[in-house]
Amino acid sequence: MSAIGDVARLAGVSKSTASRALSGRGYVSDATRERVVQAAADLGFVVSSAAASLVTGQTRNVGVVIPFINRWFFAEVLDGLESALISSGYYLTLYRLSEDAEQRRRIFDYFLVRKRVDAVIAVGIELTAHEVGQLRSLGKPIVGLGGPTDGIPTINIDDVETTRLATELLINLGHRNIMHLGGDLQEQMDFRVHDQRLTGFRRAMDDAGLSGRDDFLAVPFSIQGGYAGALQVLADPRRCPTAIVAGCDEVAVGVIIAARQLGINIPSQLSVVGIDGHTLAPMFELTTFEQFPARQGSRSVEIILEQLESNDSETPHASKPREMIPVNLVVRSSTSAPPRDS
Amino acid sequence: MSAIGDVARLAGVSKSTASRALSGRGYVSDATRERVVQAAADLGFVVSSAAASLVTGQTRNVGVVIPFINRWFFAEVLDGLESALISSGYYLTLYRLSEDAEQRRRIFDYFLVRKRVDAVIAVGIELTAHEVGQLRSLGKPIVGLGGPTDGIPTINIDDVETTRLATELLINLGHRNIMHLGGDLQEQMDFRVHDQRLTGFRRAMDDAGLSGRDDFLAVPFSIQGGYAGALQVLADPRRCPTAIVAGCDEVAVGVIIAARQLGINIPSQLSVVGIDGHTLAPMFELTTFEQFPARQGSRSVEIILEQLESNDSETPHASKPREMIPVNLVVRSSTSAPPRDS
DNA sequence: ACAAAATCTGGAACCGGTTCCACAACGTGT
DNA sequence: ACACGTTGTGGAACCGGTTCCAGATTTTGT
Repeated sequence: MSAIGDVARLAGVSKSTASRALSGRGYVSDATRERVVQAAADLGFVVSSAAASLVTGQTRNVGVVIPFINRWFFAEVLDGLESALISSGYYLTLYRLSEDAEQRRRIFDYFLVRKRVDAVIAVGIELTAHEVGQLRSLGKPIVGLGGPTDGIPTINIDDVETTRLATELLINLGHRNIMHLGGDLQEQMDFRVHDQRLTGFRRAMDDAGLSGRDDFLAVPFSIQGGYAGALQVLADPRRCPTAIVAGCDEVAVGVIIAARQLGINIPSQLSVVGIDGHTLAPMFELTTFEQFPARQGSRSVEIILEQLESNDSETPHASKPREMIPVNLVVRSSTSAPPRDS
Repeated sequence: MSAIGDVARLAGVSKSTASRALSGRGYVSDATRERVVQAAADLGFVVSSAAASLVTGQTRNVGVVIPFINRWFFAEVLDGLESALISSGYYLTLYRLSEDAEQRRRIFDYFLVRKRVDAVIAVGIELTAHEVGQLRSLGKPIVGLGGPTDGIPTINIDDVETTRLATELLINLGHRNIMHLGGDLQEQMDFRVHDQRLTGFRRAMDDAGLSGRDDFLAVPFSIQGGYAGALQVLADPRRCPTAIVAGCDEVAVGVIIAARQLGINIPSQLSVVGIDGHTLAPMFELTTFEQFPARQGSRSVEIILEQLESNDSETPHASKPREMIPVNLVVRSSTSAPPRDS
C-alpha cells in the first residue's frame, strides 16, 4: 500500500514535487514528471481519495436521490446520470428514497450531509424548503429532475402542457368520450407529476367543453396498473370511452394489452395516447410524447458540473431556475378518429 | 463548517474525548458524552468522512459494478443492494460497466482501486483473474452475483439446472417440438447466463432424445426481443413449435404478446415457460421459475459485510465459494399438454 | 488497607495527500 | 550588467479526524 512518499523517494524528488507531477498542478519539468509517473507505475501507486478530499474539500462524488429504480423513467434517468458523471470523472452515490419519512430524514440529516458528496441531484422528488436549506448552507449545488422544487435549478418536461396536448390531439380527432388513466394523487411521494398531468387533461377537456364527467381513474404507474384499470373501465358500459389519455407509456401499454384481450380494436374502437417514449412504444404502435429521460439525466449533470466548476467564485445558484425539456410527438397507429356510430 | 475541535471547545473537553464521545469508541463518562453530543447538535457538526476514512482506512462505501440498470433483473438486484446497504449504514457507489473494454479497464484501474470503496459487488459480470487479483491485493472483499467468477464468493441460481427443469416440465407435458428463445451468446458481455441456460435446455432435450434440430433462436433479453423472435418462429411453418422455453420472463412475455397477435392460443396451441418471476408474470399467466433478485442482492450484502467485519483477522475469503439460490416454480396457465393433432 | 484492575481524560502522533512559501536557476528586456 | 518574470524544486504547515500512550481517578478484590 504505497504512499506518495514512497513514489517520491523512488523518483528521487520531494513529496510536493511528486504530488505536482501526478496531479498536474503547478510547475514540474518534463523530465522529473516522467520519472515520477514511472515510479508511481512501478509501485502500483494510487492516490487516496480520502486524503485528497480532506485537503481539497472536494470528493468528486455526486449524490443521486431517487424514489424508484425499477421503473422505466427512473432507470433511464439513472443510466443517463451515471454515464455523464463517469465520463466527467465523477462518482455516483445512490440513495433510493422510500416513502418512509423517517428514513428520508435520516438520508438527509445523516448521509448526504456528511461531507461525502459535492452535489446532489434529486430525481422525481420535491425537496422541502428545509432540505434545500440544509444542502445549500453546506454550499452543495442541487439540481432537481422531474420534481418541481422551488428555488433550485430544475430539469423537466412541461407535464401540464404535454398532457393537455395529448388530450387535445384526441379531441381534434373527434373524440368526445375521453378518459384519463393517471397516477394516484395520494401515492405520488412528493412527485407532483400525477397532479400536473391530471391538470393538463382537465384543462384540455374544459377548453373543449367536455368536462364534469367521471373521466379519471387512478392507477399505479405500471403496465399492470394500466391493464387492471383498463379492464375495469373498458368493460363497464357506463364508462367505455372511445379514447384514453394514459398517464405514462407503461399505463398505455397495459391499456392496449387489456383492449386486445377484450377484443377491442385499436385504434378503430379505442384510441390510446401515452407520455414517455418508452422502449415498448414502437412495438405497441403507441402514439406518444417522447421525453428522453437519459438526456434529461445528462443535462442535469451538465448543470451540476457547471456549478461545481464555477463554485470558486461562490456565486449563488444564479442559473435559470427551471429548464423545460421539449417533448417530441410520435404519431403511431394507436390513435385515429372515433368510431362513427358512437 | 465546524470541526470536531470546535465541538470539543464548546463542550470543554479535548479533541480526543470529543471523538470518543461521538464515535462511541473507548471510555467516556455519561455526563461528558451528553455535553459533547449537545455541543455537536448546537453547532450542527457532522464528521468529515474523508478525515475519518483517512485514518481508519475504511470508507463505509461499497462499489457495485453492474452492466445494465434498465432491465428488470438488474434493477431488482440494485434495489435489493441499495436497501440492504443503506440499512447497514453503508453507501453504494454505482458503476455501470459498458461493453467498451477500454472503459471497463478504466473503471477497474482508476476508479475502483482508488481507496474509494471498502468492497466490490459485481453483478452479472465475470471478472477476469487479473481484476480479481487487483482487488484482492488491495484487501477488498468481492462478491459476485449472477456471474460465475472463480475464486470469489458468488450468489446465483443454478442456470443450467433451472433451464433443464423448465424444459423437462414441457417434455413431461408431452411436448416434442420445443424451442429455446435465449440470449445471444456473443452479446453476453462476460455474463455467462446465456450459455448456461442454453446448456440446460440442450441437456433436457438430449436426455429426452429430442436434440439435433433447429431449436434455438438468439434474441435480445427484452420484451421486444421475445416478441420479434416469436413472430419469426411462430409464423414459420418449418419451425412452429408447440412449446417455447424463454431465456427469461421478458422474452416469455414478448412471446405471449406475439402469439396473441398471431391468434395462437396459449396454452392450447402453444405453451410458454420463463425464468425470473418477473413483475409481469402474473398478468400474463406465465409459468415461471422465480429467482427473487432483490433477495439475492441483500444476501450479497450480508456476505460482503460478514467479510468486512471479520476482516480484522485478515482471514482469506474462506467462505463457501458459491451459493446457489433455490428457485421457486410457479405454474400458471401458460403451460399445458400440446394439441393432440400435432 | 493496599494492590490491581477498570474507567476517564488530555496530549501528541499520525493517516496521506495538497498547497503555501522560500529559494534557486534560468531566460529576457533594457 | 542588472532588475525582473518565469520555471522548477524542497520544506513545512495543514486538512479533520482517530488512536496510542501516559497519567489521574475511581472501583474492585482480598
